[in-house]
Amino acid sequence: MPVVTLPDGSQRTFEAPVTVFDVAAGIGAGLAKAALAGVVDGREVDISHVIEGDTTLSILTDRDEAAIEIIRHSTAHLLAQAVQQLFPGTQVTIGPTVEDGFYYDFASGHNFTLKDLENIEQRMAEIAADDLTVERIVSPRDKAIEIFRNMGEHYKVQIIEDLPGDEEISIYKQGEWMDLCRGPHVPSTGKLQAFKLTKVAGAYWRGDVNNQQLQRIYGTAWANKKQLKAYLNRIAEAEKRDHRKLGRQLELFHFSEDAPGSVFWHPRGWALFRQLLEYMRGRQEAAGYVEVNTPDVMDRSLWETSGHWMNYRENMFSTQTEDERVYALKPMNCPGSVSMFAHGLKSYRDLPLRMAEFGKVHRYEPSGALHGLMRVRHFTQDDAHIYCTDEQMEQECINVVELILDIYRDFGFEDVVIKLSTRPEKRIGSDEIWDKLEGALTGALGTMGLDYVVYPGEGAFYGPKLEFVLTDAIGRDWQCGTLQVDMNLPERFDIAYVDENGNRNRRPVMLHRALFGSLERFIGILIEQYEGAFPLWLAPRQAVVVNITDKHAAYATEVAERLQAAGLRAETDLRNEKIGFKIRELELAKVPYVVVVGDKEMTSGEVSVRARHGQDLGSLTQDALLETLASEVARKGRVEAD
RNA sequence: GCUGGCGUAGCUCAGUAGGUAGAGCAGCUGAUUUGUAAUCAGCCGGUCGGGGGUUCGAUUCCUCUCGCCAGCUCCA
Repeated sequence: MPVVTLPDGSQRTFEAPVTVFDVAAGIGAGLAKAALAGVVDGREVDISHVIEGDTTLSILTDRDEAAIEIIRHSTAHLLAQAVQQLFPGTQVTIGPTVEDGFYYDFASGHNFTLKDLENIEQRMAEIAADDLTVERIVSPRDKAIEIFRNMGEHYKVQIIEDLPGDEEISIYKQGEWMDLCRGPHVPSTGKLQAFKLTKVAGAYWRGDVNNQQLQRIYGTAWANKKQLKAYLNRIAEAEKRDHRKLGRQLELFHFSEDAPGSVFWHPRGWALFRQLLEYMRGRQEAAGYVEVNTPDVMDRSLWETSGHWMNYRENMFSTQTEDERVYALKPMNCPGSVSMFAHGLKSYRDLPLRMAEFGKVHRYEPSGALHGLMRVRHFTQDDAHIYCTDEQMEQECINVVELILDIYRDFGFEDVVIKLSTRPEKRIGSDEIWDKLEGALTGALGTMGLDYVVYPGEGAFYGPKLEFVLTDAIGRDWQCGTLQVDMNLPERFDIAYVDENGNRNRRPVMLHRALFGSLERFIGILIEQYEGAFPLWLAPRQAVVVNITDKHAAYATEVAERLQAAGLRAETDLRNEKIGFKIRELELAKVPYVVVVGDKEMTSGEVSVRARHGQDLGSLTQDALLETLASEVARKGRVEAD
C-alpha cells in the first residue's frame, strides 16, 4: 500500500505498486501528458518507474530545469540513433549534457561535416515525429556486455567493464535502437521538439590525447521552440561582444600572420593597457611591493637550473647566437626573480619581500589553442614573487586574495569563481609540507569566508595553486589571477636568508602570484564584459570636443586642452563635418563623453555635453564638466560607489 | 598538435558550371560651414592567403603550406 507524498504535502494512497505516470494521471490528464520524469525520494527516475513503498514524489515537466537536462540527454540519444541509422558501422561512446545542450562522441570511419549535420538533424526530427516509446531495461552485467559486444559497440563494453560491480546496468531502447545509459529519459521521442545541431569537433576518448580521436557532435536542446529561439538570439547577441571584433572596430589592436598569437597594440588599445599598468603599479605599491625588471633572454643553463629546459622546453622559444650559446626567451618570470633574490645576502628583516615585475613572457602555445587576446604566445604578466617565512605564509596568502578581490571589484567583477588545485600524484616534497602549503591556501580562504571549488590533483608538481576565474561573453572560463606556492625553485636555486640567530641557511617560502594574470587576457575579458563601452577611467578616449563650425575651433581646442591638463584623455574633432555625423561616429566608437561647442557655448563660456548612449547632460560650465568627469573616473568600474 | 570549417579591396560581404572580379562603408580630392546617430559629387583601391600541379587558360579543380574560426588536449 504505497503512500506517495507530493511536493504540496498532500498524500495519496494506492492499493498496489504504481508508476510515476499513474500518479500523474491520477492528479490530472494534463499533468500526465506533460510529465517527463519524476523525482522519487530525491532521485530522478523515468515516468515508467514503479513505486512500491512509501515515498515522496514530484513530477517533472518541461517547466523544471531538471527536466530540461533530461530533454538534452534524451536528445543526445536521438542524435546517436540518427547517426547510426545514417552511418552504419559508427560506434557510440558517451553523450552527456553540457550547458545549454549536449554532445555525443562517435567512433566512425566517416568524417562528419556540417553538411552531414543538416541530414542528421532532419533524421532526428523524423524519429521524434515517430514518437517512439523509450523503454528502460535492466540487465545483468554479463548479459549487457554480451549484448553490446554483439552489436560491435566496443566502447560501451569498456564502459560497462569499468562500472563499479554493484552498479545497476540499464539499457534504453527506442524503436530498434538501444544504448547503455543510466537515465532517466523522456517517455517518448515525441517529447523532443526543440533542438539544433551546432558544431562538429574532434575529441579524445576519455579526454586523453594518447587515445583514439573520436568525433564529437554538439547540439542544443530546449523545452520548446521559443526557448530554442531565445537561446540562438542570446548567442548572436554574445557574438557582438567578441573582443576580437570589437578590437578591430574600436581600433585597439590587431593580429598578423607574421606573428601568430602576438598582439599589435594600437594607440587606443595601448592607452587602455597603460591605464591598467599604472593602476596596478599604484595598487601594488600601496600593498608593499617593490617592482623590478629581469632579462627577457637568458642562457640555457638558467633554464636547466629552474627545470624549465627539462619540463617546459617544447613551449619555449629559444635562439642560438654567433658564439653558439643557446638562449631562451622567458616563458615565466620566476627564474629571473629567484636569481634576483639570490643576488646578495638576505636577512629575515627583508621578509616578506614582495617583488613585482611586469614581465613579458613568450610561450610557444599549440596553434589550435590560440584565441584572440585570451590565449596568445606573447603576453605581459602582472607577476610578483613573495619570499617569506613559514609563519608569514598564510597571512601573505590572505593579503594576496584580498588584493585580487578588491581589484576585481574596481572592474565590476563581484562574483569570482575560485578554484583550488591540490597535490598531484607526481609531486615533490613530503606530505607534511603539502599539508602545510594547502593549509595555507585553504586557511586563507576559510579566514575570509570564501567559497571555492577544489580540483584534486590539479596542482603543479611543486605546489598547490589558487585560480581566479572570469568568463567571456559566451560563457567560456578563463583563468586570470593566480596564487601558487612554490617549493621547487627555492630548492633548485638554493636560496636562503639569515635568521635572527645568524643561521645563514634558512630556506624562504616562495609565493607566486599574478592578479590580472595576463594583461592581454584581462583586457580581452574587459572588452567583452563592457561590450567595448569602457567605464570612463579606462576609456581610451574619455572625451572628444567637437565644434559646430570652423568659428568654434579655437574654443574647442581650448576646452580640450583644459581637459587634458586635468589628466583626461581628451581630443578634438574639428573636421568639416556636420555635428550629427561626428556624433554618430563617436557614439559608434563608444566614446563616453562628447563635448559640443558652438555659438551659444562660446558666448557663455560653457560646454554642451552628450554622454554615451544619447544621454543629453545639457549645458555645463567647464568646471562642472571637470568635476563630473573626475568623480566618475574615481569611481572606476565599481558596481556601487564606495 | 588533433577534427571540422573558413581565407575575395582597410572593414563587411557578393561573384565566377575554369575565360585574370563587384557593392556598401572607409580613404583621397573638391564643393558645402553645418546644433546632437550618416551633406553631395568625383577618384583611388584587389598578383581572390602563399607554393606547386592539371589546363590553351586557375580566384574557381587537385595538392602542399600558412593563417583564422569552433571544439578537443594544454594553459595566464
